[in-house]
Parts: sequence; C-alpha cells; structure tokens
Amino acid sequence: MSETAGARPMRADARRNKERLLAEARVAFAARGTGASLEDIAGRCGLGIGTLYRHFPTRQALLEAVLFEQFSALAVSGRDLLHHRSAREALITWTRAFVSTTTTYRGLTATLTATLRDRTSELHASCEAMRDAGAGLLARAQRAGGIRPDIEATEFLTLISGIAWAHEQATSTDHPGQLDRLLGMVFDGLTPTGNGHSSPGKSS
Amino acid sequence: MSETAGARPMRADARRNKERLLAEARVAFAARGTGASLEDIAGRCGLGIGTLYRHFPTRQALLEAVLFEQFSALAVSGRDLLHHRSAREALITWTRAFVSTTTTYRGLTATLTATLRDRTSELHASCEAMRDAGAGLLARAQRAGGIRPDIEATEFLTLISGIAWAHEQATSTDHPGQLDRLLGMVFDGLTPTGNGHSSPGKSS
DNA sequence: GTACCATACGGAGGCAGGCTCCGATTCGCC
DNA sequence: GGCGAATCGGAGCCTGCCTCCGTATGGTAC
Repeated sequence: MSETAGARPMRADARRNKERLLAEARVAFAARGTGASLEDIAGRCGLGIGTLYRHFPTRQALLEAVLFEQFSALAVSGRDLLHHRSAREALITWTRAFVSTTTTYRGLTATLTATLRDRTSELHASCEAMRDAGAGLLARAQRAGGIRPDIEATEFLTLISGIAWAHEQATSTDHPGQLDRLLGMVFDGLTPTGNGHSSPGKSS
Repeated sequence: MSETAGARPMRADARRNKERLLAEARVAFAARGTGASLEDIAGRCGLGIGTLYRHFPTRQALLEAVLFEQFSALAVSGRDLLHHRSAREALITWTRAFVSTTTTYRGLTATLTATLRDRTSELHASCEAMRDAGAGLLARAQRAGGIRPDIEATEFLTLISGIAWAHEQATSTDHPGQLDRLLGMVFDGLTPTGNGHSSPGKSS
C-alpha cells in the first residue's frame, strides 16, 4: 500500500514522516472522529500541512490508510466464518464485528456508506471486499435456511449500517447492552420462520 | 412561535424579512441538507448575515422554526392514532410518517438524535413532544400484544432512527420500495410471537 | 408633517479548517 | 563533497461560522 512498485524507493525521511502521520491520524480519528482537523494531525507530528497533503492527497486517502487493515481483517474473518458450523451464527458474529469496527471512529458509518457508492474513492476497494465477505455469509445463511431468503446483500448492509449508526449516536449515553439487544431484534426480523403479523403494507 | 406575547409587535420590515428567511431556509435545507450555508440563505433573501442572526441566533433556532410544524404534526398524528383500531398498525403508520419526515432534509436524523440528548437546544421541546407521541403508540401496541414487551421507547426510537438514517443515505440510489421492506423486517423483529431462533447471545 | 429614537439592518472582521503552490531544505547517489 | 531530485513548510486563498457596532428606517407622538 505504500510506494508504487517499480518506482524508486521513498526517501528515508519521507517514509518516517508518513509513518508518524499515520500513527497520529489513528489517534486523532479515534478521539475526534473522521472529521478531525488535518492541520492538527500534521501539527502533532511537528510537520507542516503541506507534508501531510503530499503523502495523503485527500482526507479519504488518509482514512483509507488508517482503515485498510481493519477492513481487510473484516473481509478475512468473513471468509473464515464461511466454515463455521452454524451459518446463522457466523453471520451474526461477523455483523457484530462489523458494527464494532465501524463505530471505532465516530462518523465512520457515514463515510462507509458514502464510499460504497463512490467508486472513485481510494477506500472503495477495501469497502467492497468487506461488503462481499458479508454478502457471502448472508447467502450461506440464507441457503441454510437461517435467514429469510428475500433480503439482498445491499439491503442487509444498509440495515446493519443503520444499526451501527444508531449505536454510534447513542454510545455510552444509553444502556450498555443496547447493541446486543438491537441486533437481537433485527435478527429476529430476519428469521424466516412464520410470524403472526404481516409486514406493513405498501405505502397508502 | 413569533413575537413574545406582551412585548411590542415586530416592526413590519422585520416581520417581512423573517418570513423571507424562513421560506428561503426551507428551500435550502431541503436542497442542501441541514448543513446548508446560512450566509447563502441570507444572501438569497438579499439580506445581510447579521439580519439572519438577529432573527435566528443559532442554526438550531432556524431549524426549529422550519421544523416546528412538521414535528408538531407528528406529535398530533401520534395522539390521533391512539384511537386507531389496530394498535400495531397505528405504530407502523406513525413510524412511516416519522421516517418520511426525518428524511425530508438530509442530515435531519443526526440533528434529531443529537437534539434529543441536548436539553438546551431550541428544538428540544418539539422533538420530545414527538418522541412522546411515539412512545404512547408503542406502549399501546405492547399492551395490545402486537409488539414485544421488552423494547423500551428510547430503544425503539434509536432503532427507527437508524432505519431512517440508512434510508436517508440510500435515497434514490437504491431500490424504491426499500424503506417498506426495511420497516417490514424491523417490525417482524418486534413481533412478540415465537421465532425459531434465539437472539444472538451476549458478546463472547 | 416632522422629529425623534427604538428597532432593525449590513457587512467588516476575527476565527477555524480545507487545500494549493512554490521557495527553502535535505537526502543520498556519484 | 557536491549536486539534483525529493521532500518539506507554511503563506495564502477559500468557505463558512458568528459577533459587533455604526448606519438606516419605521412608526409614533406631538
């Protein structure tokens, strides 16, 4: 993810600075959300804002660098969970990991959904890989009969992103077990077995 | 909602300008979200930014003025729906209206949840009235056995705010019937009758 | 009808943060 | 050690928020 292959390697000072910026960005995004001031990040490294922009031409690029491992990890864990004995449990486990990752940095949920729609973003590829991992788990759970067959991957991601967002808003303000309870209800709604009531009709 | 009772009435020019600002704000918030530039709104009225701030000392105050009727309408409709024959249907109907209102202006969902937590905000009262209307409908549906008894009003609002947010993000990008489908699934999850699966266990 | 002043207006200006551009500096190869 | 490419730094321009105060004007009292 650093230097373009084939090109001459980065100068030592540049490499050093890039690492420092990355480390500082991780801290700043966690503490102040994805909207943290970039000038502040550069300042904390003792570097000028120009240097930050040289290494990361956009906020998205910096975010991408910071989130790359986490999104990849989610993609990998998604593929691993494909071998879990219970397809439904696997999906639930992954979902919890998803929510937990996306709520690490305040504002990430919004960035994520925006990024999935913007194929020009530097973050797009990682997001997509992660989403596909989730889609695989969903499909398997549906084939196994653990999840209703009429929900689509994109829709599922939209739904759990909404939950993640809601959780992000309420963080620490409300009851601690809230996330588990919310996810529990959502998954109850995703269960294929009959329920006494019909879903709300088409809009009147 | 305008001039303080007892005080001398507003000067005619001031009243005129306030109306113009309000009208322009409605347009701007709808077009560019709740973060629309206030200088721009004033400019479109041919007024200085100082004039806008004189009438609406904060962005919240302006939003409050714009949203007051809509939130009140939601509160009123909530109270009316208390007499609907089906408690569950009433809640679903209200929820749909809630989502539809909060997605009128991009960013409103976020503003709303923030406002419910900030009792100093000018918008707080209207938000609370609306929330209480929803809570009443929820309680009734629970008593009637249409909704699981173990969800609490705040939690319910968090949940549907998440859906509203997700819908707001996806607006017009994704499939048109999506909102109904999402709400349908959520309400299936809120149904008290048995479901074959247990909710996800406590975090490992 | 005019004079007065409370009320209202306008926008300059200070602040913050994003991003660009280019002269100054430094690395590291020869 | 010297030179040129690579890198750095921050001034500067932009947008937007909000405050403050000198200027203008509506409307009332006479």
